[in-house]
Amino acid sequence: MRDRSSRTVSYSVDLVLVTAMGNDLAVLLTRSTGERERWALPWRIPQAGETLDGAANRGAHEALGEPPSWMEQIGAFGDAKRHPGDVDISVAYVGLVPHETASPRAGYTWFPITEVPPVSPRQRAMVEAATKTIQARLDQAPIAFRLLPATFTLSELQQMYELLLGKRLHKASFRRALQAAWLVEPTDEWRSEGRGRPAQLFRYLPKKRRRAQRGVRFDFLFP
Amino acid sequence: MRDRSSRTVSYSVDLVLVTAMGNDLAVLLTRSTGERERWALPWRIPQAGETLDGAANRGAHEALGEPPSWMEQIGAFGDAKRHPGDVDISVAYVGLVPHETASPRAGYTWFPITEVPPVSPRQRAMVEAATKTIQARLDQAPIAFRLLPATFTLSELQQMYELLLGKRLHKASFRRALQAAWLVEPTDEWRSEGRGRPAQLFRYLPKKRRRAQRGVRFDFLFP
DNA sequence: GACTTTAGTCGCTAAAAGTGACTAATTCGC
DNA sequence: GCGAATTAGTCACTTTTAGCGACTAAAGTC
Repeated sequence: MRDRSSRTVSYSVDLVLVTAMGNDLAVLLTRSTGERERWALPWRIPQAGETLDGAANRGAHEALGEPPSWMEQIGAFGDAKRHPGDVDISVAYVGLVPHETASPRAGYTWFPITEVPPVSPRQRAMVEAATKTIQARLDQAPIAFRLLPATFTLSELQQMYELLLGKRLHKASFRRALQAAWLVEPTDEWRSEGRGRPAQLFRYLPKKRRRAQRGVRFDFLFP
Repeated sequence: MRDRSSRTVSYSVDLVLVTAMGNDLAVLLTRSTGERERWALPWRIPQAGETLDGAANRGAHEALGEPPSWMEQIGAFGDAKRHPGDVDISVAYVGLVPHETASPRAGYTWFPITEVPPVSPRQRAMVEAATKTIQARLDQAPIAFRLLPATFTLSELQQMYELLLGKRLHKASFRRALQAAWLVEPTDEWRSEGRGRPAQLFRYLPKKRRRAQRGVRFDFLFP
């Protein structure tokens, strides 16, 4: 086996845990043990025999008391940027949690993603990469649902997409696309939210369907 | 500084260098120094002070004699799967090269991606992740052009997209979309390829344009 | 009970994508 | 030399999809 007992460990697993708080995304931070930095992303040193995914899940569970509803590796970060653990490289994960059910353990706090306090440059880069990953995954996986509770109104779902996309959507178009995708199922519950007509609650329940066969899309922006 | 002199190093940078060879993608492999595995992806141990991207670029340059036309980190791989360098984790990169200009150094060979000989399980996973990354980047970045020489016919471009997407495209639709995207510019050269009408050569030259503002797309396949 | 607010739907229009047929320019066989 | 075959490039029509405003529905407010 390897020498893991020395003070200098080679790599860490860092977590960008994200939730939707009000009209903003929020990131979970914890007090840093180092001196220079006050706040830091949660991070762990993988134990002997532990996989990267395993260490990420363990860290997330320890920070939140529950596993994230979705998690994915972002990549490895190194490049001489400092890390609170003084490790060579750090493997970052992004995880999503619905805000309603997420009650962080003591010492962990949600920060609006636009107001993240100074963290180490390496972790700063991870937060930026995480938002990019979330945006990129939006039309590849049903991650918007992972930020919502088990049942939700269609307006809440649309607001979540608007938050993630950073732009307004037209109600009728949004619902037409949603209908065509067979992703949600109505429940028999309704929610009355102050004034206005009560909204029906839906749950995420994808049904089998073919992938829409679309042609090539050249709608990327070249750098 | 760290102790890097011991035989056991902590991490490597591995390269999935891809080109288009005929009607298939091909991956660059080299003879493995280990005993069990015969072939391996090119990999490097980052030198002191070298960034991950830097090590990847160095490795690619050493293997190909030129830098890839596009490269991106795929992620970190560990998880107890064996690696020829016996490192804890490996950071994988995918890189693209046009086949015409790519002449690998001695000891490196292109293998059709469907006929990759047995490599270490960890590197096997990297090759699979690389193909997924290429597919995913297709409509986010102009990577198809990175597999073609500087000038090309529109039929060649379409064939490249068909290869990457794994399906046939309709000629008129493809060209209509391409026209709308302002991505290519005609040269005044034509190429006569045996029989048939000669084709005009184009070059990749994106012009400024707005991103097509499309709505939400729910056309992912849920797992 | 009129007004406001939010939910949900309808139908028209505009834009985009699928498709087959057409013209153009070359090589090949004879 | 000339017609068939082959590949390039374009056109026009149809179908699908998205944008958008206006409409009805059901609640609270005053």
